[in-house]
Amino acid sequence: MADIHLCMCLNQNNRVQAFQMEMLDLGLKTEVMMSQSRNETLVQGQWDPNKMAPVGFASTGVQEKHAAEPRLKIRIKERSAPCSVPALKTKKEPEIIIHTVSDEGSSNDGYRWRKYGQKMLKGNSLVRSYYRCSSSACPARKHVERATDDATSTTITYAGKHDHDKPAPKKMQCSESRLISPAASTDDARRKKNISVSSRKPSSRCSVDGEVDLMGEKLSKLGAEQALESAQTLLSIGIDLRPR
DNA sequence: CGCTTTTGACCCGCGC
DNA sequence: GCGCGGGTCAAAAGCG
Repeated sequence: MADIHLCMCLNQNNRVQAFQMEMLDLGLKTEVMMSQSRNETLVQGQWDPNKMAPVGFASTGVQEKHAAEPRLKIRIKERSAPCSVPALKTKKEPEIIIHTVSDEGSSNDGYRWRKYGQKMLKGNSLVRSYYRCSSSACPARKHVERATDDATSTTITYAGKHDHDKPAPKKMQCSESRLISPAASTDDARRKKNISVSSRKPSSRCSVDGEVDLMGEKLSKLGAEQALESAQTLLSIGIDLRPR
C-alpha cells in the first residue's frame, strides 16, 4: 500500500491557503483545504479522480502535526519556527514538512544529501537526523525525524531551496536506488549490519504533477497564485512523491 | 581516495 | 541569569 497524503499550507501577506491530496494507492483521492490562519484548516474538499471535480466540502478542525493513520502520509506546510542558520532565522524561509508513515518510509527527492548531525529528542522517543545537500554551497537542508518505537513513521522537513538542478543519474536504476532518502539509506546501512532487509515491493508509480496542476487551477479561483508558486517551488526543490 | 556516516562537543535561542 | 533543548560543527571511522 502506497498512500500519499499531501498537505500544503502557505502564508503570504497574512493569508494562508492549503491544499492536500491523497493518493490511496493510485486511488487519487484528493482533498483541498483552505485556511485563514496558520495551521488551521477551515475548509476541506475532495476531488473525484474520475470526474476530476469536487465531491464535497466539509469543515475540519485544526490539523494535527502528526496524524496517527497507519499509512504513508506526506505533509507540506510552511513553518515559522526559527532555524539555527542565521540567514534562515531572519528570513521566514518556507519550510516543507513531509510526514511519511509507511514500510518504505523513504522519499527519494532526486538530490544527494549528506548527513551532518543526529539528535535524540523528547526523551529518546524521537531521533532527528540532519541532512544538507551534498552540492557545495547549496543551502538546501532537511531534517528526518523518526520515532524510535515506530521506525515506520518518518517526518521530513525541508528547509531552503536547491540552487542547482537535480544531479544527473549515472545509471538509471543504480542512481535511483542510490538517491533514496538518506534517512532510508542510513537505516539501510544499519540494517546491513544488523538484520537483513526484506525486499522492497515494486509499487506502482504515480505522478503528482497533474495533481499539483489541478490544485493550482482550483486555487487560482481562490486567489491563491501564491499557492501555485509555492507548489512550483516545492517541485523545484525536487520532492518526488512517486511511491517506490 | 573520495564521500558519507557517526558522535560528542559547542553554540544559540527561548522559557522560567 | 540559568538551564534546557534544538541545531550545527568537526574529527574520526567506515564504505565503495
